[in-house]
Amino acid sequence: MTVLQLALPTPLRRLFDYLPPADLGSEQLASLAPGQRLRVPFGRRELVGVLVAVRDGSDLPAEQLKPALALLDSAPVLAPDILRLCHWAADYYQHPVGEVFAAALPRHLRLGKARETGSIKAWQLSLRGKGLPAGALARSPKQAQALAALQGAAAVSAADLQQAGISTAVLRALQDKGLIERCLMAPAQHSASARAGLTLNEDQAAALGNIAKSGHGFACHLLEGVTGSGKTEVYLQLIAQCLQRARQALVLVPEIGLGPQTLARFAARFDAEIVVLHSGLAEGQRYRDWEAAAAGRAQIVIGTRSAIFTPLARLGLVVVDEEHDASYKQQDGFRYSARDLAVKRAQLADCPVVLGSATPSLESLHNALEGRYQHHRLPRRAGSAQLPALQALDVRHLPLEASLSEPLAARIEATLGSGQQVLLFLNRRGFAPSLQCHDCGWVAECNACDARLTVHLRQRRLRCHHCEASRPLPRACPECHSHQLLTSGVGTEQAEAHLRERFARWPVHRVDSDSMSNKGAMQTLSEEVNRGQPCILLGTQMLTKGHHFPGVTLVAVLDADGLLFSADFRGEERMAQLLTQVAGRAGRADNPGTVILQTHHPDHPALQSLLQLSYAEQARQLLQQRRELGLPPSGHLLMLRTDATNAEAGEQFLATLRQAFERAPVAQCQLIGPLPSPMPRRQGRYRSQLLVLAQVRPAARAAACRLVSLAEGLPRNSGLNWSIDVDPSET
DNA sequence: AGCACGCCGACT
DNA sequence: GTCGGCGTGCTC
Repeated sequence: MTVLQLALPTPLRRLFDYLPPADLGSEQLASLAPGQRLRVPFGRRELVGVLVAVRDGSDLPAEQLKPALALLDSAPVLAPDILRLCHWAADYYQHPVGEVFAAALPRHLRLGKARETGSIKAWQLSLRGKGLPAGALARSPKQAQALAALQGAAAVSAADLQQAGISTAVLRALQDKGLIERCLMAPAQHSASARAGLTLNEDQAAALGNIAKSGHGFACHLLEGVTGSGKTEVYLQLIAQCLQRARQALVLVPEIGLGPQTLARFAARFDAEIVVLHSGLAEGQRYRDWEAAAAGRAQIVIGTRSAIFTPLARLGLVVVDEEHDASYKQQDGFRYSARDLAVKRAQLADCPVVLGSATPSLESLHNALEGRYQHHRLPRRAGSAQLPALQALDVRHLPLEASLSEPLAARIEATLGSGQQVLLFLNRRGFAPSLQCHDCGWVAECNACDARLTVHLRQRRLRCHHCEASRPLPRACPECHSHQLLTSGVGTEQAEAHLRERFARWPVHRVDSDSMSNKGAMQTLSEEVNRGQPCILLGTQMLTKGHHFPGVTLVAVLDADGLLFSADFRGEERMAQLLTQVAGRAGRADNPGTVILQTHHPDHPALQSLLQLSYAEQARQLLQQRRELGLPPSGHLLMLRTDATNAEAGEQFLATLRQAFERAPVAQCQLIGPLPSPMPRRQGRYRSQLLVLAQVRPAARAAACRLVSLAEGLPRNSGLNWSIDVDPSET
């Protein structure tokens, strides 16, 4: 008895057995292969599943098996390497395999729609036509000629047939006899070529040479290049080599990292089909691009996190740009790291992978130092420009206006006056992060989160930055009716207003998710700024990604203290990365610029390291600390999270889980918690967490498996959800 | 996760 | 008398 084992998009961590669809021919049955989709009945609904295996029988009695409703594909939609990547990810992240497959498929295919591998109108032989002997239809030479043409290929485009002098009338006659049928065929594949690259400097040439030298098989490379050192040129030349071998390249970029100018640079360099996959794309376009990649037609695929699952028929190179970027880690549902999956993907495809960053994650640096990754450095900026110098500006006792001290204001004025540009970093959007009553002390808080509401003055609203909550700005205190409502703290909106007043002669551009909500706004602004007129750029993290502003010679971090005190053990690593990236936005060969950090804690050790050490040196110091504490990347973390409508349910669940775990503990594992999450209540739900720190990878894996199976067996109080996060990025 | 069944409160 | 609240149980 043939049984089909399917992965279904449900949170249930198991596979489901079905009988083949009743109408399936024996030929189709024999050609079933993992990766094909089937529509199946599931309880009272229908689902689209992915075939995982064809087996001889089932563990279940035959009468409990239902037949599948329909086979949706004649060939697998997911190639063997993607299937293996999905299985590996499901196991590593302990996530239900059916949901992993669902994440790997474009929506179109997830919903069970038919594949559209082609878009060009064509003709092919029908099943009856294929059974026809050679030399048939001798009495109608035109039809015989058409038939012969179609016998020579899987399909021939209508245009080509017309060119060969075969009229539509002839084709229609053959169609009426049931010998041929209309179909769609894939566009022809064009060969790719690259224009000559830039001349490489010594470091770039060495990195390129060493990466190339290690061959076309699997190898992992960390390309550590300071901002402006020309990492992109190295990627481009590696991609050129990859295309030359007629292979495809997959390039991952952070969520908002791909400036249109990066894309323009790719397009200008390569005469090739380049496809860009990101969340902003219309579904139809996204699906067509996916097919072009799968067919091997798209030579270069550029995409964000989820693009790591794009099938590529001839994958020859994987690049992960800005590999330290947090957006590679999915933060809900299937919590995978696209950077880590990129390494696995390259291993499965037996091709090289290049992780590039000016500020590599400690994880990648650790792997490089341990010899698992090859390490290549680009320590110099192109044109041998210096990196900007960092200075702390002690603002204690100095009057601050909208976070701006007078000495900084003077520097800004001087910089603008000499025709140069200024970049100010303030990692807080809105007018002010809090609103308080001066008479009774009332503070505006979110009803659904443990968070203060941010004042947005222009919209005249209070908004929560952790949920959708928003309400009108009150005119009086709701507690004591006083009109003495004061804001505290400074956000970009307020800083912008002050800067416009103070530096009225120069334009001020605010860059945050409020001001840059329409697409293309950032691109327009970037072009405007890079015309070079003196101006002030003021923005949040958004300003630290992708765009480079050579006209900027003064960078200031208005509130460095805000970065200094973080509860997360990765806080210092993040701060170093962020500030190094901010600093890297500025300067050019003839003027590297200055970076000023306004602080109330000029002697803070983290700030001191930042001022005295390069990122590379600081990272090595941080690695040493992590090693001593047994924290990642030396140790391995797992996190079990709960969220519940009830305040105690989560911690109770995790405490029971911990007890069960400790009845037969996994060696070399330390449990921490259960504890409330850093922000216990968010969007009306109470969240708590149980942390596991394992000294070695196998212990982490064993603990993850056991915790998941224990958690699945535990009774779940109503309104409680739990999930596991392997290698959490935030604790 | 869905989507049923299953028993207890305020309404046409 | 019913519509509907969410408890809990199952999905090959």
